[in-house]
Amino acid sequence: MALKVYNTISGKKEDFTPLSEGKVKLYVCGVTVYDHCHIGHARSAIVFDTIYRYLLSKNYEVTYVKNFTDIDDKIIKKSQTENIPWQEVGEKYIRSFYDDMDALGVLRPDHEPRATQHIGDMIALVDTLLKKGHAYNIDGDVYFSVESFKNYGQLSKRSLEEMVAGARVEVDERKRNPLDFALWKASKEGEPSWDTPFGAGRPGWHIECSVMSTLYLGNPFDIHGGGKDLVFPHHENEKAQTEAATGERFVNYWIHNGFVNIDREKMSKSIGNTLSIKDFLKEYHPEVLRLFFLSNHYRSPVDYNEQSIEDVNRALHRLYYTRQRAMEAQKGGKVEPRTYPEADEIAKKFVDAMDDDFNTALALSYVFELSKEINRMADEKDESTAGLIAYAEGIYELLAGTLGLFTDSIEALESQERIRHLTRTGLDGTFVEQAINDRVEARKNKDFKKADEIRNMLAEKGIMLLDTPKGTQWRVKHSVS
RNA sequence: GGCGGCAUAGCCAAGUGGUAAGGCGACGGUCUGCAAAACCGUUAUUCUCCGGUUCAAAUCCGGAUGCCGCCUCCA
Repeated sequence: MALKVYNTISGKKEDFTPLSEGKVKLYVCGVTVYDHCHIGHARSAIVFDTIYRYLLSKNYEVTYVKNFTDIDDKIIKKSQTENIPWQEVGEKYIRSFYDDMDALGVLRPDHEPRATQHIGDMIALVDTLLKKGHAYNIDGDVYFSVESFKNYGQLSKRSLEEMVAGARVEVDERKRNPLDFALWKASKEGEPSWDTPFGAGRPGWHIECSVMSTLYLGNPFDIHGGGKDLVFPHHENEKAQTEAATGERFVNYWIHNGFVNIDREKMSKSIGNTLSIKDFLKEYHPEVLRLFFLSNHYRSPVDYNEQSIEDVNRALHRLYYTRQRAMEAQKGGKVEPRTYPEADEIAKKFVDAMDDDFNTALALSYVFELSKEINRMADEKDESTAGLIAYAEGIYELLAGTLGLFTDSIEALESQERIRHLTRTGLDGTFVEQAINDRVEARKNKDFKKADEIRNMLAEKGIMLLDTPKGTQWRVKHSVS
């Protein structure tokens, strides 16, 4: 089966055919760097990271570009309220962005251009649009004329009439059409400014993506992605201004990911229910978030809530335990992998699922199926299965790796969880160790009453004890269940 | 007001014509001083409701109800 991709512009799943065989040009709208990223940004990043990884796994030669919008109204505002130069606002949040993305295991794109590095190209594009009559200059503000572009509304499937009728925008009387949008803004006193033939000022919101995408990928290019909210107006406008300037099609496949709600409510700054990536990572392993998003179809809205995250956290551990068991089953000598057809069959289904518009939820179900297969074989405790397990594990790692999972060991997963728990609760690690030692001693003396008391005492502090052959260990006992 | 989406077991969630993936939970078992963890097994004759098309529908059509998103900065 060939790769099928849901294209926003057609509203259908389409066979994916890149412009140049074996090569994919991918552009994803990055962030405007005026604040720390929240889990909505994380979803977009993880969705497209997964698409990127999958394309690579299919041996496509992918050129992946993700931009930083580092000049914008919100950045200027932040610089004013915090009284720091606007450039520093950008630098600060770009660093923050990288910290988050690296933690989440998001692969770096090939190019990560910043808007301010391409001001000259933006000026040239605005100039072209002016010369072609698609834009007009009013006192240094340059607007794109939506009526001059016949396909305006094609992406978001709206007509100009509908939009004007339903518009709740403040009408700027100077504009020819209320939907005309700024390509270039005249700068006010104290704002960043660049000199241009049409007046000193700064770029409008959409122009940077038109410039950077086509500059690094050519025009047209294959895939343009981003969050669903960007369909209108951002991508509609990007498309309009690019196609008006070039006279050619801009993008072949538009891919948009759904939103993140929190407790069934839209996550937004005004409601005050945003959850930053950094705050999330204080509580959970980054792969919990990844697995959570991949358990849902990328186009559907997803509801973030404590219960779901706990469920996913357990599921993630399950996958890791299986991996651990598989490794242990191969200990004690070199194991020659022996072809295990069931594993090949599962791998094939995994690919089919991913080929069907990146159905990660279905693909994951096959990873769990393979986990079960491996455990069944490991349960047999039969030396002869070691080769089969080795083979199955190879595939298991491959599939999970394609989804960006298994970047840690189970030991790291659990020790990080313990550290997070101690930090969160303010508990002293040595106190816990001491209590565990006391209990070990009590158990040796068959003083099970005391042993159970200690166990209960720790349980109240969210600590769960495990008496394993290797000794007593502890894990975090999650309250929600 | 205009446009669009969604409704599947206790919870989360795939599935767009061929007879309901997967995860969590629960229950049973193995293990254990007892537990826990881990693993295995079981867990929806049915897909919001009412009509219709079809040999066949969760899937298509019509209607009803409920929830949500976009149209304004937003991943």
